[in-house]
Amino acid sequence: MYDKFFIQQLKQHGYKITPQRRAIIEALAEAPLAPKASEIWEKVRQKYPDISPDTVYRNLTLMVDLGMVQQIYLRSKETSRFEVNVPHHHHLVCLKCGCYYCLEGCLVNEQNLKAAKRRGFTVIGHALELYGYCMSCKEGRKEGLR
Amino acid sequence: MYDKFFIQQLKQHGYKITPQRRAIIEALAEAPLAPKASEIWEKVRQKYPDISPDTVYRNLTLMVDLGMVQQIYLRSKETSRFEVNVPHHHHLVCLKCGCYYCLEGCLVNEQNLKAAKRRGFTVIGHALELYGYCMSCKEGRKEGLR
DNA sequence: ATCCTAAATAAGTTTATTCTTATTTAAGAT
DNA sequence: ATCTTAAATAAGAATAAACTTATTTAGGAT
Repeated sequence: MYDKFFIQQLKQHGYKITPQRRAIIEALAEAPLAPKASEIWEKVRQKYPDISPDTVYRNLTLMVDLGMVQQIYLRSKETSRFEVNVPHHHHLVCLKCGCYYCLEGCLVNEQNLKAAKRRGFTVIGHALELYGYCMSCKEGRKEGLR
Repeated sequence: MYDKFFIQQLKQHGYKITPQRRAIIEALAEAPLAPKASEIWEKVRQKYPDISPDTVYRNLTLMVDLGMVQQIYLRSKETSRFEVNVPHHHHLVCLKCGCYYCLEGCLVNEQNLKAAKRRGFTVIGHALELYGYCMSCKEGRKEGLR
């Protein structure tokens, strides 16, 4: 369980531990692979019916910014999804149906991290999405785009 | 001028050439580096006061999907920006102020393109964003996140 | 235990973007 | 030139996400 690790991380960065935050972290732990924000919200509402969606969004974004959670941008096809407890990696996203596949490893090379450093830019995370067409969408490609 | 190239590309893919599309392409050509959708809309409205924002979004997205235009996702800090007529590259995006820097070249390696192929996935584009803090935002990092 | 204060929250508003539907139109065929 | 039809559009509704502000609260200090 990474619940404790998450709490510790937040504390370490000076953030307060609220019941809502605990619940969100718990929901992430129980959730299926890569839930949507709305799914987290639904789950948390079972315990805290009055929690606002804003609180869910705010905390998910915070955890993404802290590198504890990975956000998958699925373009406009689908709302973002959030991954926890998986090694850092990237995704293939289908432009037609919005489905995605996980890629192994990470494509960011040293050169660019150095370039960032030279500019005085501190990199704390990154995201790469490859866009294209999955097998089942390939035939109808042109129709798909429209 | 890449106006003609854009028109040709759209025709080649079977899309119709409407006055609105011409105007959007023209606006992109005249626009400053990496305009926002709203800026394109404003420019196009000078000629077509009745054009809907939807038409602008729809066509920008289409051109991104066709690889003619690059979209820069600036997270929630800022709305997306659109680049044309520049070699393919990636960006550094500041989590605090939303500013960005262009990186040289492209970080996608052969391995992953092959992995995509093996899955029957056709890659037609990709985007990589590195997230972190620019020089001037670095000090106030913790405050910035909140 | 109480107090203090910055941070977190809920509620409601706002915004950017997308979707739905009825209407219009580009462009190929006649 | 006219006809045809799928595609594109405008308008308005819907949605996800973020912002604003007043209230509450976590957690450190007393």
